Amino acid sequence: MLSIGKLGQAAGVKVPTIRYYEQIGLLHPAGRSEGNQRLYARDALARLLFIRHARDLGFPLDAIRDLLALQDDPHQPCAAADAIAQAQLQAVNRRITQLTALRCELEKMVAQCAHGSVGECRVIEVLGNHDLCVHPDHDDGDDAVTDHDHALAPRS
Amino acid sequence: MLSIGKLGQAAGVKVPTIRYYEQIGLLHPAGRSEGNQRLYARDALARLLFIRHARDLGFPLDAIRDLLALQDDPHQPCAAADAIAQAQLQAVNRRITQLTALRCELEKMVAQCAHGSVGECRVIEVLGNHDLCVHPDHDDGDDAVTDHDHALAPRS
DNA sequence: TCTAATGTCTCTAGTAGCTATAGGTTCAAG
DNA sequence: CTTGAACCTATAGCTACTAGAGACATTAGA
Repeated sequence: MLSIGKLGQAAGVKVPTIRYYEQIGLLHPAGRSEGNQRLYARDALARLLFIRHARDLGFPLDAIRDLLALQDDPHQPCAAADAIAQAQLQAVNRRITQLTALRCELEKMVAQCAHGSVGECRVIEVLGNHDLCVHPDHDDGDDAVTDHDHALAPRS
Repeated sequence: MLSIGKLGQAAGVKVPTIRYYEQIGLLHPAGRSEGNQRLYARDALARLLFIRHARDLGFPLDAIRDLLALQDDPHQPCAAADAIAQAQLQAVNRRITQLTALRCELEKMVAQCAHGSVGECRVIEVLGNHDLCVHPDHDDGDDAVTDHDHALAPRS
């Protein structure tokens, strides 16, 4: 039996995150010690490692929830799991495509900066005038699938 | 003078987003009509387009705040703007590197799926057993710079 | 055995960048 | 003059956690 701290160490997951996973139903509620502290068996570690690995691969928690349900019932056909993984792969591919375009524009911007004053700065200028940048045709289509990225994401 | 709706249309930004930008101080508070509705002049449109373009390039709002301050004072040296753009470029590059690694792993996973039952599914198996995947050495170093991505992000 | 340090408990609020909703007011067209 | 759209404020929600407060449990050392 592991304490929550040991479990977290073993899986490389922070303690509050484990409690969070329990709260949203990804982990089964743990048994408790006499003093009301959580105690975990080996299968909880396996489940947590599964979640952690899936998170490392970028799967959203909802997808992980589905994958765990599949894992719990090994007689179901594999197609659902395959579909989830493929969707994730496509999301990653879309994201890479987007980011590559961004990189291209950013590189141009930075390269043209003459390091003078802001008044003649190419960076500021390009940002202010959309026409100055070589932007591929900008479709506002809504093919959003798994795009809750923020910091590096153009709005869908 | 533009209403908030017209401004949004002109800039390709939703109305609540404009109010949000005002709230967090990215846009100056707009003048009001007799009936207390916001009215915008041309310079507000320019500012909003600037923000929108920077967002499209993935700049976080804090960085945009700094860029706007620089734009407001054209006599400052350009170095600060250049630094912000370069930081963004590096963040994008890091992200692409990460995602490319993820893509590789996901592709392998999907390719190995034999479309049988979950019990023998390679996808589920690989997720459950970290050793089965060809993961490059996993350093827990903290080089987080702009990583508030969620859906597709491995935790830093 | 006592004590101090660490670990754990619950609960709440905060992060980014919006989006959605509710309940009310104003504006412009017919 | 009426209707419907656009607008107002304020609040809550989204992802996936993280941080903090204040109280209780456990454990290692003296």
